[in-house]
Amino acid sequence: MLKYREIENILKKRIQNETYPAGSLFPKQNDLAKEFNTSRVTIRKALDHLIQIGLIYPQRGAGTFVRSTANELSHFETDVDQYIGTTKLLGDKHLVESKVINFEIRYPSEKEIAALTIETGDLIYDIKRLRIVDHDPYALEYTIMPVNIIPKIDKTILGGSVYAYIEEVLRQKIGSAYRRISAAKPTEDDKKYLSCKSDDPVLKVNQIVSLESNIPFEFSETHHRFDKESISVYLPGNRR
Amino acid sequence: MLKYREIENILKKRIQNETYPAGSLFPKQNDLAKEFNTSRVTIRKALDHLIQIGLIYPQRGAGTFVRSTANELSHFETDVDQYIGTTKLLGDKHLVESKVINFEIRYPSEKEIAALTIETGDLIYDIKRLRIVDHDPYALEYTIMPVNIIPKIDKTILGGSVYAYIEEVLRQKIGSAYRRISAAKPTEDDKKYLSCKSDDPVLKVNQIVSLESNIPFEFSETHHRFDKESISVYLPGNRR
DNA sequence: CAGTGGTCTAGACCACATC
DNA sequence: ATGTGGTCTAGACCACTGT
Repeated sequence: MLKYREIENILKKRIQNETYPAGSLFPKQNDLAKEFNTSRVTIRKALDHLIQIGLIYPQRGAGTFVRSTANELSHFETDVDQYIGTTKLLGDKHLVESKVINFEIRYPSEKEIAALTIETGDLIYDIKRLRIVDHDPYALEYTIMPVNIIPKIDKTILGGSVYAYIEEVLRQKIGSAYRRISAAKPTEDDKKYLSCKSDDPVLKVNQIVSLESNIPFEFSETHHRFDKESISVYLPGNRR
Repeated sequence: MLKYREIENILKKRIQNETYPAGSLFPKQNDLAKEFNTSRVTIRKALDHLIQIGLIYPQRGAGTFVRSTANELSHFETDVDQYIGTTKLLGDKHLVESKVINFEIRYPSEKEIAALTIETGDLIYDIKRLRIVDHDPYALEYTIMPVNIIPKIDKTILGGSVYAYIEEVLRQKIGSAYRRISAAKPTEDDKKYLSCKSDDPVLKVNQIVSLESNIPFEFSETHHRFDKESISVYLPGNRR
């Protein structure tokens, strides 16, 4: 375990524990350096991410403070896989199921070749899944993945978490993601599977997800019921 | 000007210039340190933000590379004020106008007191504006701001850019923002001002924006026509 | 003024990828 | 084996805030 990541996690727990209550003064960087027996540079690196996700904010000259909204924000993790994997995001407190509506292997279109930076002859999976949370339809996913990058996908894996398969079986780490969020009218599929009425909007998320090695592996579109999902984004101003 | 910020800007320009073409090997950290006559730590700090916005990606052992999508991404700046200010975001290439539909000063509700962390007796502006881009309705904004933090707002300012007023006249810098994005059915106002039909969804953005000094100054809800706006988010995986 | 966070240095060692 | 990026150190000085 990296030292700065370890310290970051300990400090995060202390904020959640209210060892450092919301709104209070956070320990000085020099004190933390002493406590963890490290240099101030390492402490600063540990604080970087806590600042970025808005749990604490530094005020030059004055000190560092715990944000008053720290407890509301602390659930909202910034690790990419938590944004991305439905199972991981909801699996603790809810029953997450997947119903595979369609699953085939085919050659990619021009658009798909460009999005996944693959070759014309490379096969892809074409998957349509309904995600079900606590027995209610939650989201409809259309996903394309290259066969040679994510081998041996089958209906059993699709019934659970593809992300868990990638991380635990293939031993690959999820890297970055690029998302585009919009609102749309419901499609026939949305009406059928998400029980949308004709005037119920859907929240549409198009994304390209890459492995840590920067190889794109997922090109997908997800439709969420408008009354079941919203997306939070924190835009930090103080980049350091 | 800060050294690392200066280097960051120079490197960014070189990527846009294609001095470092998309997909190519980016200079080594040690070479950059020599070129800019600084330490590697400072170079790393300059690279941090370029990595975060996805222009380059480091591969340990191999080197750092310019992302193949660098040119598509370079327009999409990550400074918070560019995410937030419609005028700044679109003003270069488009005609941005504002029609003030409602403007009053009143006492805040419980919810507004909590969101802006103000006192019961503090007055707020209550603003409803239609943003018009190239003569077409673009978005409907409901904004609350504390009078004592953003003084002397009037209809002239509201006809233009509030963010420009804050930065140029009040000499305050925009800090962080917290946004929640969702889809919704159109309201009566949406139908009236955005010309939405009954089954046209809207993209709804609720946000709290703070100054650099961490004082919240805007609590707003914006309705976008579903066919005119989508929101992009880049989720970097490699946080360092 | 003292104390805080912000920037910067000039090294060192490690993990990893390529050869 | 070499060279890359990733982590870490033990200092230093500056900018800013509070009193």
